[in-house]
Amino acid sequence: MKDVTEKLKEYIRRKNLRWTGQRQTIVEQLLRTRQHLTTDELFRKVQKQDPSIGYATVARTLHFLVDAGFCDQVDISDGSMRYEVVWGHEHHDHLICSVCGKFIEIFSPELEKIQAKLVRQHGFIETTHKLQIFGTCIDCQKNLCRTENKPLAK
Amino acid sequence: MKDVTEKLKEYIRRKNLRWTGQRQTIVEQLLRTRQHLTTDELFRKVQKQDPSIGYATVARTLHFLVDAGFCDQVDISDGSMRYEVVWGHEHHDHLICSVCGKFIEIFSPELEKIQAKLVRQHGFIETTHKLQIFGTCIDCQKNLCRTENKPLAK
DNA sequence: TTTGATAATGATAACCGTTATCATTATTGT
DNA sequence: ACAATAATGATAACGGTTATCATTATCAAA
Repeated sequence: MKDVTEKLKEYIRRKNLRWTGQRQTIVEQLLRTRQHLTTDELFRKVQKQDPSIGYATVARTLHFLVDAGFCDQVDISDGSMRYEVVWGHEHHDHLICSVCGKFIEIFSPELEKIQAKLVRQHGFIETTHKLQIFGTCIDCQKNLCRTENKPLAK
Repeated sequence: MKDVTEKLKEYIRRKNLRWTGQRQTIVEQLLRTRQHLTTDELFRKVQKQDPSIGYATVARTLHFLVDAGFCDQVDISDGSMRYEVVWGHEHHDHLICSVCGKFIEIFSPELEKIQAKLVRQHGFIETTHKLQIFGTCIDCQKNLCRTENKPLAK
């Protein structure tokens, strides 16, 4: 946490931006909460800590955090963008449950290697990739699912 | 083409829906054109063949075609959904050029096998998956790119 | 062929997540 | 403390998608 703030302040100095209490609050809430929040979900949590912070500030701060490399934007085509913290986390792909909306993070060096090979074969220069596998998670198959995530649209 | 129409009519009979001239026109334009069209792009092409067809009909027909399994919805987070014909095409993933917007279709049985293994390991039941690799295509690296696709936003 | 039930259409309003605007406030280097 | 200007909050605007609704067209059954 301390390092996170420090690293962000460093980025801010480099870019001639400014560190504010709002940004502090928003980052705290992001770190305190489950991943893959929408702007609106984060806004509600931020409001509980400081009701004076507006929606636009949360949205802008998320953009700022993506630019800084602190967050990733995840689009699972459910109507709005989601954000997850990447600092301190390995790269990973997602299993996404269409019943409960849960994200399961997966990583396979094997997979990454084959992807890299395909990219090379096409003379492509990769910047990012995303692999999303949709289906039903093991808990939902057994009707044991307890997540509070909203199910995905449709 | 003849089979496509027949297969769609079969689906329509099963579901107690109705085959219309508009649907015929829209399917013709979809088959006649490069893949990965947005609703608006398809609407413009349809209008040239029959200016009386409305935007809503194109949008609804695309949903219908997705439900029928004729089309896939592709979301590359550029602001609007795109649609590609799947009947008569193998499953594939995408290399997407961030400079010219070009889609390169890739398929690797090796990759699919590893994905299936990961899914199995998590007790997940997969319905679909999408792998998108973003970067710069070989033509754009050489400034030789001639595609007319709009570059992606941002 | 005619008919009746109802699916489909076209025009457009509504919706919703995101972004832009703008006057005001707060931060930061000097 | 000051000046330059980045950031904020409220809200309007934007753009893609979906809903509404009166009208038309389809198609199975008579």
